Amino acid sequence: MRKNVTLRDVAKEANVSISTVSQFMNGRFTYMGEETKGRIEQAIAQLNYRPNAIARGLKQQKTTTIGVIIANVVHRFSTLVVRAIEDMCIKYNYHVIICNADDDETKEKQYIDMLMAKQIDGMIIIPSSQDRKNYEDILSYQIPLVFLDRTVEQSEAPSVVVNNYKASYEAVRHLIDRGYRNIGFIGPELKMNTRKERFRGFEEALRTAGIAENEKLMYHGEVNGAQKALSAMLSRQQKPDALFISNDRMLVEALTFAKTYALNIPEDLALVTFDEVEYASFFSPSLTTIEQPAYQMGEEAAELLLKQVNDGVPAEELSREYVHRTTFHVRDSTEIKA
Amino acid sequence: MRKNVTLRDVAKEANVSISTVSQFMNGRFTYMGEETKGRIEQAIAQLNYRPNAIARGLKQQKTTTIGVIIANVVHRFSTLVVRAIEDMCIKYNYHVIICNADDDETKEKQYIDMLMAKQIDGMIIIPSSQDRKNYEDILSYQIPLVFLDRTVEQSEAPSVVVNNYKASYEAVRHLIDRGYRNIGFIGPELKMNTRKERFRGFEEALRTAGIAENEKLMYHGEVNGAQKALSAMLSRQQKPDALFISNDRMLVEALTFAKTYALNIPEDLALVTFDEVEYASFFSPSLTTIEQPAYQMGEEAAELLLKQVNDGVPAEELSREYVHRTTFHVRDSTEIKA
DNA sequence: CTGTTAGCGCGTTCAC
DNA sequence: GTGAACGCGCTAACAG
Repeated sequence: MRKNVTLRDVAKEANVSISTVSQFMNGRFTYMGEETKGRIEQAIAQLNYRPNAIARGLKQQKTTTIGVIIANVVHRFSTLVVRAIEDMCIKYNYHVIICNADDDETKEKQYIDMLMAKQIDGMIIIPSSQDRKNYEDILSYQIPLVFLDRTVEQSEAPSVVVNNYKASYEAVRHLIDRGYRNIGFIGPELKMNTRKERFRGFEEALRTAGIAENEKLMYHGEVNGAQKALSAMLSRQQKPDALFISNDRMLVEALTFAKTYALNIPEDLALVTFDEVEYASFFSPSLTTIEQPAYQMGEEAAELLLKQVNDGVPAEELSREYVHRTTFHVRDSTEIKA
Repeated sequence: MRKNVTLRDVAKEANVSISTVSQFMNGRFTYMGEETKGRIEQAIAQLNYRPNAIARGLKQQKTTTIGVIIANVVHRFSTLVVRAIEDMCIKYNYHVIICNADDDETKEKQYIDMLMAKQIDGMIIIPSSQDRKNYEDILSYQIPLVFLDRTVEQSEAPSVVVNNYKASYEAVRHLIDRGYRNIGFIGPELKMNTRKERFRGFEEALRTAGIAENEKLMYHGEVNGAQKALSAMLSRQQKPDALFISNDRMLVEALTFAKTYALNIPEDLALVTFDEVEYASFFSPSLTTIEQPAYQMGEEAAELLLKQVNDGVPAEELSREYVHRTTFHVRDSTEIKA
């Protein structure tokens, strides 16, 4: 059983021609004799023939494989998105190659090159870069592309994103409505648009409410530094009564704070966060979560891509119509208990 | 830029022959003229030529891609394993296609067929089945294969596993040494070897200590049912003072118990579990974790596979030498605080 | 040192 | 209804 059995072998075994077997494999029975059909079936079973997807792909210029590059696997968001994409692709008999760029533009570009070399039929990318240039090759080669979670300036590819500005604004507004005034901010450096928008929403909510920003209650930086920053904030005279934490890694750091210092987050400290973290509500009696519909976003992205790849819908049509700003939902931990 | 630029186009542009360009691409400059080399380089740059990995794979019977089928993504263990495999493969310039079988033999088989059709160079599988037959095709086609986490009876493929029996035994022994006597068991149905071994270790530890098994304190079933089972155990007259929970999904269910009933796991209830769960130690003052070196296991599996795929080491050599029963580590939550 | 040729496994006209 | 022949893009002898 060592040698690969090919179409030719089947043809020989069944005493028909290669192309007849090919027809058979592709369900073109139109003019095929019942008897030959039977012979082919038997030959295939006997030889345990398996079509070679590589060879077929070479000929058809199609691999029924799409590539997915995510910025960072450690985010729960990415995990959910990936599962959604996989689930969707399975239905359409597509394969998925997943790559993790670790928020590194260079690594991302390497993956893009590899995926293109592998002739994938399309890509879904959670971009690690704001710069159009990393994605230019994909577009110039007319490879279907969908961006997810983050947008890229001046790119004609459709993207599935959440309205970060609005979400942040409303969540902070929600805090303010409930009487909180000293609201701190903890998040990563403001490199991505997403992050900027989240911060902008935060700021705008404060401004609208006539609350002055307090530089001392803000941290933009590495995940590692979040604990120290939080610790510093909490030891200040005018310490925060609420905290806006802009992603789940930061939230975990904040929660681990309690672990490290063997004390809990102050009872009365309200937390607002994007991305749900399991058990987080145990650590803060008042936790407000901005729920991003990660799974749905993944599904939409996959749909958008498959429409191009599978149904041949041109990207332009989609970009106009489908540039989603998916809805989110602000939810209190009290709702969970209820 | 629409049409794919091929080797032929480059050759034409550089005024050389196709094979010369091929040589160039593969770094065989041995006898190549400086001048032609320059011309080729320029042509490649100008045309933005990208080699077609599919075509190359067809010829070389090699795709530099391996397939990974995991039983279930929701386990933290799988996540870590996948990352390890990816990290390792990147170093050797291999690609990874990841599939999630959802503990379903049929789905697993489908993935196996798809991966074989895609001519992957090797596979790493966390088996969803104990039965050899799902993997027979892979072996008969001489495709390199490594099993991970679970073994498959009578399969000649090397496997990387932990000694579940020993780990369970020692962990329960540990509980007994600390004075616990009414030790309950919560785990999935005893279908896989792994699960049986974990339960066997549990039983043996009790037996050795002369403690009678109590059927009422045992649950083998769906994850969904774990809460009800736990609830029942805890409301019994002779309720458990310790609990052995055999995987992380079950543990999460048990912890969520507290959430649902708005009360904590009893203060004095000791927990033992495989697989670490973030924050779990917050819920049980006494948590003993059997740490499986997931990342290392993934690395080892990848190494084992790449030795076959990349270095051509025959599987027999590996099966003798490398069938690992990797070490684990029993760790108390008290150690963490220390 | 470079060009010619023959496949890798499959799909597709176009005659028979 | 069926088969011969060509090509997808690339590599690997073998000539020259």
